[in-house]
Amino acid sequence: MPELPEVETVALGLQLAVAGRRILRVTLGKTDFIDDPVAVEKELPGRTILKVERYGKFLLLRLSGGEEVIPSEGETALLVHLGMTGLLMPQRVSEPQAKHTHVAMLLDDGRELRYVDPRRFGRMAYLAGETLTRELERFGLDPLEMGLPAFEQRIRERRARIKALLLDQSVIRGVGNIYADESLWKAKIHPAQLGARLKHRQVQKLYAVLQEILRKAIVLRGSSISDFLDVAGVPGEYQRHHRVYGREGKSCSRCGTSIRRVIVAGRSSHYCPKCQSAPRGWQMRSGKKSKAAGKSSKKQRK
DNA sequence: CTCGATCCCTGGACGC
DNA sequence: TGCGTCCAGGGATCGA
Repeated sequence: MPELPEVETVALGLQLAVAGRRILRVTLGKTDFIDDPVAVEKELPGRTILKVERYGKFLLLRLSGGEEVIPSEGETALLVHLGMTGLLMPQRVSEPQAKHTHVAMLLDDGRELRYVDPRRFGRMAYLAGETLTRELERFGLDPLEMGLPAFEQRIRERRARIKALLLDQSVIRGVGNIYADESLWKAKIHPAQLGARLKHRQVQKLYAVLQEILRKAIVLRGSSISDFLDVAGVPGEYQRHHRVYGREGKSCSRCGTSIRRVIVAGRSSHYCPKCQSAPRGWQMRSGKKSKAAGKSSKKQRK
């Protein structure tokens, strides 16, 4: 699942592989994940990919002006979110297209930049000028660029659970389920703790381990659980270092206690019940939920 | 404001 | 082997 480290890996790879290349033609498959498919098809050809950046969990392909120079269009970019199963990779045109290839951008060196996404949980949009600026303003700060004071302020100014805050892209941009769980385990904070209730020391610790974990994951080119591959088709290696994510029932590497998985803020959350003590009232709530409520609600769904 | 529920989508796991 | 069913999960959206 592409989160900050995975997207950073792809952005770096694309920067090396396709920056400076001109897009000659765009071929679309299924388009329900594209904001405005016609704009993507018509606006991209003729533009050069100037730079590839990561913006939260988005890839930002900065583009040059088109053939007809429109002074008012301002900065232009292709925004790509990989969703759960999105892959973006340059391949030779002669290479057969993978199943679920929905966008193929023919480049001026004979390769194609292909977007493959079986589940189409991703998003793609061609944006220019004010529209682009407004889109980027919706997101919070980058966890690797923000300082501790900004982090602490954002964690405290809302009353949500820390897990929800870490996942909320308007609070911090780029953190997803894997790195939220891993960071909370390392900082010994229960995912259901209210952000505003954390002690200064805990926030400080969380800030430090979040950066540490994200940086290490970037070095290892991200986590590949089932689908993620970099631009060369190589999986990441950080999944080997996961301490809680996907380790339900296995033992905590710090204390040996069995790792648990519960739903917090609507997301499955992995944690060590001994190292990460639950806030008051949480035990009862989660107990009730996982039994009666969980079953009946599932049955009603058709 | 925060929460849960629902939907989007497909492949893989599982039960029979 | 081949069905059917459940589930994963980021994000948008809606109602409580």
